[in-house]
Parts: sequence; structure tokens; C-alpha cells
Amino acid sequence: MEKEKWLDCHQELKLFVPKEFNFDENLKYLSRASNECLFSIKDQRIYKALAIENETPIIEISMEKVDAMTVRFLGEAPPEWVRSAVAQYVWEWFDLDTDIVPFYEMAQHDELLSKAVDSFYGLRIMGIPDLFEAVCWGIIGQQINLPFAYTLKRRLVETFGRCVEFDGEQYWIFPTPNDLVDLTVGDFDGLQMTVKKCEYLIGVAKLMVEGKLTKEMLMATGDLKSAEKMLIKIRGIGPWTANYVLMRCLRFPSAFPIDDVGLHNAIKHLLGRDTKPSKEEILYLSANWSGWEAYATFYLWRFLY
DNA sequence: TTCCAGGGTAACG
DNA sequence: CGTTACCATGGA
Repeated sequence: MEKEKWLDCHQELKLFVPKEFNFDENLKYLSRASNECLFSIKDQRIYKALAIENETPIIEISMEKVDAMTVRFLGEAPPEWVRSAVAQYVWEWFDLDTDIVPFYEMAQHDELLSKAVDSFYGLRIMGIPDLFEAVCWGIIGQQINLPFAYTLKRRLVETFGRCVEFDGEQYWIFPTPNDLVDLTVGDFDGLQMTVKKCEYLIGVAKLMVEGKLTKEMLMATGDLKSAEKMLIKIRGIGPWTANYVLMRCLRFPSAFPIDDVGLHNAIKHLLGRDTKPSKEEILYLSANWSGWEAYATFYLWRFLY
């Protein structure tokens, strides 16, 4: 991340956003889950605690000027190297590196996307920069409705994660692989997760503690298909979860969770059908999305919430 | 009561 | 290789 993209003002950071960026659209996306536990939104501002090594800065993100987001530290500002990591995290979270102009050009003439890019102009794929969190969230969300998935995530975070307090408010941080690696399925009693999901989460934690799965390894594969294969080898990760992680964490623009029920329902809704499209039909409808499947999926999801 | 949720595995043919 | 039972809970 180049230095001219952001400004370090010690107590706050200024992140200069691209033209195709609308803070409110991203805020609307982030507001869709009332049960979210890893950040909160109040008066158009996002509050979140981050974990940078042993530091846990709490930040407030707002859009005070048209061309820059302000990241303000609650409490004492952390050291320079932490401020830099925070800028990096927020930059990644909002996907500010991607030039989405080509996506808009393609989408303008697309049967399914033209309305989406008009309605949600400036929306970015809000990511999950932490790989362990992204994989766990994918596993948790398998085959259950989204509100319940958020409930399970909250229980997992509040049972095994960390909490930092400031000014009487609590800010939760997602557990690390180390926090889960020595657990057994019995430790998850009361969370109401399936036994298999517990096994999957512990298994992924083990892999990451052993250094057998890192973001760098997935990036180093070079292409989407190799990264997908690497993920699918892991117990509990199938095609949907792999592509979901590659989309929201590794930010492969052509990651495509084609088995996603939300995507199916969005297409059904847009086409005014009473049944969900077949996989063959989705492949036909998405033929022009090549290279932008992740953004297309993310924009279509917005019709559902 | 039944069916569907941001699926995946294991055990079959 | 394709198909199927099963997981486990909540909401419509």
C-alpha cells in the first residue's frame, strides 16, 4: 500500500478513496445484520477493535470529506507501525485497491447487473481480511439462515474471543487459531453448532497453527483454480466455502460461489421467476461476468437484504 | 407441520 | 464419476 494513498495524522488516519466509492452504500451493507458482533455502527460511523500483534486499537471510521475516510483512534493513538497496519487493514476491508470501472462498464449492459450497479453504485466487496475469520465464517454459514449464522458467530466470539473495553463499551475480537486449536468438540456445548462444524473449525485452527495454511500460501498459488484446490482439500471446505473465502479474503475478482443460495434467490427475484435457476442457467447468465464474478455476486446479494 | 436456510461429508452404486 | 442420507437449528 503506497504512502500517498493515506495520511498519518497520529490520532487519526486519512484514507483517500477512489472516485467509485460510496461510504453510505458500504455502510448499508454492513448494517444488514443487526446481530453482528465484530463491529457496530452509530451515527454513520463504524466502531471496531483490531488485533495487531499484541496491540488492540479501537477505531472509529467515518466519511467527513468527500474524498477521504477518517479512521480515528479511540483512546491513546498506537505506535506508528500499528497505525500503518490499521490503515492497511481498513484499506483492504473496503477493497480500495480494486479499480471497479471495468466492472461497471461490463455490468451496464448485463441483464442481471445493470439495475444492481445503478442501485448500489460505489459499493465495494466488504472483505474479511483475516483468513481464519473468513474460513470460520464460511463454515459457520453453511446450510443455515443468515440470522442464525450471526448468532452462532456471536456465541463463538463471546466464548473464545477477546474483549477490549473503552469508555464503558465492549469491543469483541475474533478468536485466533491458537484460541481454538486445543479445544475439543465438547467445549462447544451450548453454542448449538453441529458437531461436524466444530470439528471443521478446530481442524482449520490446527492447520493454521502448524503453518500449513496461510494467506501467503494461497496468494502464492498464483491463480484462482490452484487456490481453490488447496482450500477444498481441507475438511469442511467445499466449492462454496472455498470461493467465498477467495472472494472476501483473498479478493480474487473471479472467485464465484456459484452454489450460493442467496445468489440463486437474487437471480430468481430479478427474473421474476417462482423457481430458482439451474446451475446451467446461471453459467449462461454469468457468461459475460468473466473476471468480475465476485463483484457480480456481491452486488446481487444486495437485493436480498 | 413442512420446508428452506450464504453446504459438505461419507457412504453408497 | 453421480446420488443420497444426514447434520441440527430457527423462522416463515
